[in-house]
Amino acid sequence: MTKRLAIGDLARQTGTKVNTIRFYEEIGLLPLPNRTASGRRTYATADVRRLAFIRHGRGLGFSIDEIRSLLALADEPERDCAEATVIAEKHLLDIEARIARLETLRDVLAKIVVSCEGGCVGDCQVIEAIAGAEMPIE
Amino acid sequence: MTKRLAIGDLARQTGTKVNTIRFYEEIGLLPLPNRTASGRRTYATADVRRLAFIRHGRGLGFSIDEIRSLLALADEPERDCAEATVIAEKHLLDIEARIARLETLRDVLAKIVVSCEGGCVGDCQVIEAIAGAEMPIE
DNA sequence: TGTAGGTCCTCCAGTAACTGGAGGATCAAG
DNA sequence: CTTGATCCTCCAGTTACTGGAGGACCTACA
Repeated sequence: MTKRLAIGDLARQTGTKVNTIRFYEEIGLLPLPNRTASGRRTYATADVRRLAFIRHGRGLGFSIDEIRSLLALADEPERDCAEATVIAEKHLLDIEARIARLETLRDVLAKIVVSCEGGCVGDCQVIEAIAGAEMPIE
Repeated sequence: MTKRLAIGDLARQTGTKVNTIRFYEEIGLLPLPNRTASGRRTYATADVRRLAFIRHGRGLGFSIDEIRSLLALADEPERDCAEATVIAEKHLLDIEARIARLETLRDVLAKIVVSCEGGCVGDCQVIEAIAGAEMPIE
């Protein structure tokens, strides 16, 4: 019998909140764990690895759905890994697009901020600039 | 009597969905509009400007709460605009932090993607890299 | 043996910022 | 008079959790 972990231990080892672990279980990212006689969840080291994978994936900005796909792939090591690469590449493009958009925003905002030299709101450039901003929404 | 707009007109003029306008009304960003005898909302040009301000602010990434503050300021033109500048500056810092974080993610992901030269999932570098990724979560 | 504090359980509500749809009333044009 | 567009209200769903209530249980220590 290897040592089994309580949910709090798993939480500590992976830097996850207890509630979040239960949430991952509920949505099927983590398998239903064994329970003690009194109903407490117990975990094995495989669960630590799986949860660490999930958390790292989330840290890298993958959505739950993307992680679900990645986990499904990882669960069948004999499959071709092209799908995993596709997911990662798509995500990379996504991040690059977000960076580009944020850089545009930053430039607009930077101009807005420096253009205001104080005074009263009536002629505040910040307010004016936001009112008139031509930013592509979305 | 100036011409009053229906909610659909306001939506079209500002590029907003009808439901979103009702939502802004509900949370108090837009004032309660006049109604026709049959209960339909009618708007004036001041509402077009206010909603345009909201949408531009959202397009620039301001939160609803930030926009609420900005609107409160804009509603009292005699107040000092320092507060508006503070909000914009804080937001600018925020965006810069997000850009920096996304750039880190991009670099990690880019490495992950190129490191995989195909094969089966068992030795897929994408999966491995995510499993072992040391990214500061949040 | 008692008790105090920590951990666990389930269930539920809330967050941000909308979006979409059901079911029904009303309006404008032909 | 009918047809199709538009409007109304109300409600559920989205994403990815987070926090709390109310109650059970577990462990350590005196």
